[in-house]
Amino acid sequence: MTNKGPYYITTAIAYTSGKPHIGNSYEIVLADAIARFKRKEGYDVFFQTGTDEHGQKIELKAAEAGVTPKEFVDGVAGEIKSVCDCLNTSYDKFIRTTDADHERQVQKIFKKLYNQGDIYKGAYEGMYCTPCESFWTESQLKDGKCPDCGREVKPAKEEAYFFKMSKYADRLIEHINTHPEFIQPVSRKNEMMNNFLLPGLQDLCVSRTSFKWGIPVDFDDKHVVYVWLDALTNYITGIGYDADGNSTEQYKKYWPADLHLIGKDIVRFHTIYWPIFLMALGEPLPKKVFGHPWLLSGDGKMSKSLGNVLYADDLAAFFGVDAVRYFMIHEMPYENDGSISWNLMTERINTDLANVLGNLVNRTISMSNKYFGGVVENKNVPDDPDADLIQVATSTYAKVEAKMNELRVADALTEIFNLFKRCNKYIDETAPWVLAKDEANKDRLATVLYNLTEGIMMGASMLQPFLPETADKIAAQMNASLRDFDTLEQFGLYPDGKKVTETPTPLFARLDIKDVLAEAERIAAIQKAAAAAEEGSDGAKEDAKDEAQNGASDGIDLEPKPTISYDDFAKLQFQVGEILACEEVKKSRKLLCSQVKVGSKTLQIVSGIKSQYTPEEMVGKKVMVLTNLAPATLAGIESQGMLICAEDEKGALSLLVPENPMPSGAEIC
RNA sequence: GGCGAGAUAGCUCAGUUGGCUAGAGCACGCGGUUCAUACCCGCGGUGUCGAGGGUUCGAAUCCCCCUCUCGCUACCA
Repeated sequence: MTNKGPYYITTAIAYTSGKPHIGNSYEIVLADAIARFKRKEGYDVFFQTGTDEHGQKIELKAAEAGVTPKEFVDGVAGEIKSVCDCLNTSYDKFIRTTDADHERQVQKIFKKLYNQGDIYKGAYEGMYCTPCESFWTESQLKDGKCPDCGREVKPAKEEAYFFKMSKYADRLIEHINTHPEFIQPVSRKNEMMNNFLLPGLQDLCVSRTSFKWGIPVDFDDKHVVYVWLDALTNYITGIGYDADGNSTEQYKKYWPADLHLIGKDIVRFHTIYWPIFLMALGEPLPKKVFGHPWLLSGDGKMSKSLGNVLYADDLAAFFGVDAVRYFMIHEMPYENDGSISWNLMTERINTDLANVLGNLVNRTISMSNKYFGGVVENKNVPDDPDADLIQVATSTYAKVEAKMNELRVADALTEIFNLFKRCNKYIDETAPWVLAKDEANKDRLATVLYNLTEGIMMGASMLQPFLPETADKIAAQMNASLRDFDTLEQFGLYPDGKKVTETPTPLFARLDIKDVLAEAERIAAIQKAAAAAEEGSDGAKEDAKDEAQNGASDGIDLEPKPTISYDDFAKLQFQVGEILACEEVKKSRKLLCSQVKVGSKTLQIVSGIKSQYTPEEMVGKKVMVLTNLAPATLAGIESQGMLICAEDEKGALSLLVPENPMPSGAEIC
């Protein structure tokens, strides 16, 4: 096999906020299939995965668990790694963002960008809106005032570091336009261009002072490095990048990456911020970023309290590793989300793995044993059906390779199974049991079984990157080696006269749906018990990674705001308001416009609660209203106050209402 | 609201630059077969190709308009 050169593939690094469920494990399997395929094609592959371990959310979770952040992430990183391992993935490096060498490089990168002027310190002077707790850039101000509330803004009280995104925007737009393959699928490219690049990029705040669990800025240790600058750089630090110009040979060999495999939710970070960071560092950009769809639960939202969270290790223990790998790869189309459930898994395993593949191997070996004592010999007695079988067998590899090059991994797998289906048909066409009845047909029968064995071995060889254990099992039962990819256009390389196993064992057992559902019940019971035991936890924990900065978590802890005086509090006027009328704001997806009676006055108030309340159910409610808020215009409509709501970490809202009847206008104090 | 994608058989989807009686897999029904894990093989669709209009000899495919779904994004005072 000739060396086709280096190929560097990465997954996103997993956020260590908790054990990953099946939807989070899809990516590593997909990446593994591609990495193994490329290796067999002759590429010198480096496959990196790992964990992203910093951020406020981790800090909070660790505090909740009563351990240090490091202890917390050590535990979760171990779980994540063991899930990767139980799926038989062949990563070359598992990087952790708490690795000392990574942290050191991030600090050096930050400093380098600062020294060359791409990162600058605090440009907030005169642009902090105290009531809104928001910083604004000069261009965002409206008439010199806060664009949100219209009030005066004051000089900044906090410093922060910013990255000059806009400086590189034109170069990035140019790159994306001249490299149509850079962002996959292409629909994502339009989203990035239309929503971010063409309207103009804003400078990005790349440091935080509100929490400590991060990589300190070494020349200003009040600040920690923004998690995305920390996380994204894993792709280069993991293979030996050095900001001082002493990068390793490994880095020089593998960078730029051939493929960043990521979820569709983080395309923005990988196709805008990451390329711009690289441009600033003077490094080449990755060749391709593929934002894959999600594998979602077909049984609705996963939650521990419902007991329906699917974990790769549970599934692998019950169905077998390759069954789970097969399902994940097969069920995921290219652009739309796939779905998984116990029922769907059972159906796929029975139909494809047990019936088509397992049974094919089993019946073929059984016949070799029955008619020839297990010896497979090519007696070269051809007949009509042979040509088509051979044609399909020898042309499959080209089809598979083409699909893989397009990252149509599910389609590639389907092509391989088409060969197995062709083999089943061949048995029917040649009817070996009929040939066996007449001694005169013995050589023809031998030829048929040889052709079948060969066809199966060719298919198994292609299957190896996807279902490595199964491919090895087939090879072992056939007593031969899996084929190199550069021999897959030749038919007839199965060693003549080999003896297959005397005791073929089924590759995949057919499953009874009743047994499967019993297992699902068993796991659900365990999960429910664990959820109940977990004190004070009543919500899902697998929040999206970018919520890490929001301080969202179970039993919700918020980032504390500064203590205020009673005088400050007394400035706010809260009153009971009665909703007289309410209608949707047509131009908006989230807004409702209410007429609220407060004492003798009626205020028009716009609120972002359309997702939770219909206009009909709003009418008649007595609610808590902030009545002395400066008017603002929302979606073209003036809003003269604010309805007070509670909000959970998922964004569900609840209006606050007085416990006992109170007249409209009553003071809330 | 802005930008984008989509609407094809019960389900999941293919349908390249307009040209065949509009296809595949699953499910379902019937038939065949018995080497094999009750498996495999064959056969079976009267689908208004979302609605309407237009261009054309000819449109699922191009244009206009409508309805609905989805993605990203904005508004959440």
